[in-house]
This record gives sequence, structure tokens and C-alpha cells, in this order.
Amino acid sequence: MYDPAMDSAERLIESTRQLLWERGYTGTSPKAIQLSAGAGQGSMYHHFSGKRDLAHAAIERSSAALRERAEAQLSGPGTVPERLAAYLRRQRDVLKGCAVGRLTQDPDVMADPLLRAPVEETFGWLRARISGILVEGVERGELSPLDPAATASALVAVLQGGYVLARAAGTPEPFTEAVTGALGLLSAFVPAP
Amino acid sequence: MYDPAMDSAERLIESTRQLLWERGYTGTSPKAIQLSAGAGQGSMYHHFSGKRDLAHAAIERSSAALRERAEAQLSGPGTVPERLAAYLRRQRDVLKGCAVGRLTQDPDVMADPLLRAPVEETFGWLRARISGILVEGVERGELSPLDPAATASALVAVLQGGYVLARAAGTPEPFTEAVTGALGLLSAFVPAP
DNA sequence: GTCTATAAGTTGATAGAC
DNA sequence: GTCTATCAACTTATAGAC
Repeated sequence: MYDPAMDSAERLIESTRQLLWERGYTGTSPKAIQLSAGAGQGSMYHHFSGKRDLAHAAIERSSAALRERAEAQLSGPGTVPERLAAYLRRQRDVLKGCAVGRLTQDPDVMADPLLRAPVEETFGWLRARISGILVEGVERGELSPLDPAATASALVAVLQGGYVLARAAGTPEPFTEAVTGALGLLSAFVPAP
Repeated sequence: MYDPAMDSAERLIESTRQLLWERGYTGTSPKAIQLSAGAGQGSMYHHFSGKRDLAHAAIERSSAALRERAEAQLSGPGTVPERLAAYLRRQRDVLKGCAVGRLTQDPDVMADPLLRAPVEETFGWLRARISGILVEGVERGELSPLDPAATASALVAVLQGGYVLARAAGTPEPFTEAVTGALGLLSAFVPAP
């Protein structure tokens, strides 16, 4: 993770982001962050008040990144079913899991309003965004009538649960399979051309 | 967790099971286990070789429990769609999450073949079991033809992802909503009576 | 079986020099 | 801004008494 092109504060945030992703909040020590960033204790405590402060910056960044990547696919060209398929089938580092979803399993993150807020907002936004797209699809006649909010939650859950199944299996295959299954079910709501 | 009706070894396993569920492997110390079980260090290291040994016993137990509860619903009465709905809608402590799925986020568990095996087996079994039930449903004419393996993975993913969304939101609602969405999509494959 | 003592290493910081 | 020293508490045991 050490990259001399970034300044210390930047390297510390990026290292924290990666370590939170891989090991969670409890599993990530200031020492490990400093080692990964190539920064000393003095540097870390100069730029940030402590582990919590660094984690906050890292979580905000991961949350923003998730939203940007999702929006890029969801606002793309094509019909609503095509846009949803593009989002679900997007290239992902499946075995690494979701940098934001992962944090929901960390009780210390969820117990801290400051750390928790970006996680809550991100999934709230994603479910609402996909629900809106489903409404759009029904209105345009690209989808048969369905419950938009419930279907949106199901689609987001398939991704988050797909990561769990893939990690359990040790291979990305169950993730891809779950996405295929979800799109197969959804295809029953796509009117014939 | 202290229950004088259980012996020390039993209380240690149950305490470990609960702590792994709530805080994960990294977040659970031998000291916390002993405190929760009302057992001393000597007792713990007499019955178990260490934290890993105790975690192994606890994970085996959680995995067996998940399979038993799932089988109870899945082998129940009714048509295939009814049995799947009964399983998906089963009463759950949603905000607590899944005791087995949670472990997939713990790198120390996934890196250890002994601790990882029960997790891998449990989800492998569950996906195969539901896939078999879907095959049964199609054969009986209770479901229109669909991809059984992919649909099974999608349904299990909806549950695991539902836990993630619920914890992110701080309320069980997104879990219930995701299940409703999944059953709504599946209902398009249930022939009219 | 359970208890207490001991210990080397880590955690998450603070203090003050440069 | 970054460095080194220091620190109290915790982690994950091991040893030996009872």
C-alpha cells in the first residue's frame, strides 16, 4: 500500500480502508495501519485523532466509492431490465466482498453513530435508487407491475448475500449463480418484445 | 450466559458460540469467554487446548443448529412454494444476524481449514437442499421450469443479504422486505390453480 | 477439575524531542 | 510533520499448587 506519490494522510486513509475491508475494525490496529502506510506513530496521530477518526475517513470514502460505481451502471443506457442486469453482473472482486457491507458485521462500528452513519446512508440510498428505477421500468412498460421497494431490497440482498456464499465456498461461483438466479426470476416480469 | 445446570465445558462452548455470533473470532478473547461462562482460566484450558479449539466446537454447533432448523421448515407440509415461503418467512432474530454467515467475514476463520470447513459445508448443503426442492416443485408442476441451482443460491443470498441490510438500517424491515420481494418474483413461477 | 502466578507480545494511545 | 520513549491494559497462553 505504500505509495510515495501520496502524502502521509492520504496513504493512512487508503491503508485503513483496505485493512477495514479485509479485517474489519476490531481486527485492524493502528500499528498495522502505520506499517501498511509506511508512516510512523507521530505522523498518524498528527493527522488523525486516533483509530476511530481514521476509520471514519476511510468508511466515508468506501461509501462514496460504492455509490459512484453503482450510479455509473444504474444510470447507463438501455432499458430498465438491461440496466439492472448490467449493475448486477458488473465485474467485482467477489471473494474480497463488499467494503461497506462488511462493516455491518462489526459491532464496534454499528455501535458508533459516527462510523455507522455512512453505512446506513449508503444502503438506504441504494435500495431507494433501485426502487425508483423499478418504478420507471413499470411506467415505461419495460416491466410488469411488481412491488418496487421489496424487489429492490431483494436485488441488493442477492449481491450482499452472494458475497457471503462466495466466501463460504471459497470461490466466486455462488455469487454469479445467485445473480443469475435473481435475473432469471426477474425475467418473468419482462414483457415479450 | 452462566447457567449452573450446564457443566463448565458446556457453558464454555455456549458462551463462545454467542460471542462468535456477536463479535466474531478476532473480537472474542478467552478472557471474555471465561467471564461469560463463569469459568476460570484453569477450567477453560483443562477442557480445551485454546481459543481455536473452543471456536471449533462452537462453530460445529452453530452449523448443525442451522441445518436442523432449516430442514425442519424445508421438509414440512405443503406445496414446494409453500415450504419455501415458510422457510424464508420463518421467525428470526434478524438484527442479530446469522451465526454461520457472520463467520465468512472473519479472515482468521476463513484462513483456518478446521474452522472454515463447517461454514463451507453448511452453505453447500443448504444451496443443494433448496435446489433439490425446486427440482421437486418443477417435477410436480407446482413451479414453472427454472434454473434450480441458480434460484436456490439467489434465495439463500436474499436471506444472508437481508441480514446485512437490516443491520445497516438498524431495523429488521429491509430483511422482511427482501424476503417479500423474492417471494414476489418467485410467485410468477407458481401456476394459477 | 479448578485456582493463582507469571510472562512475552499487542493495543491504543500520550509526551516531548527534533 | 515526524521520531522515539513510555505506559496501562489486554491477549493468549503456560506452570504449578490445591
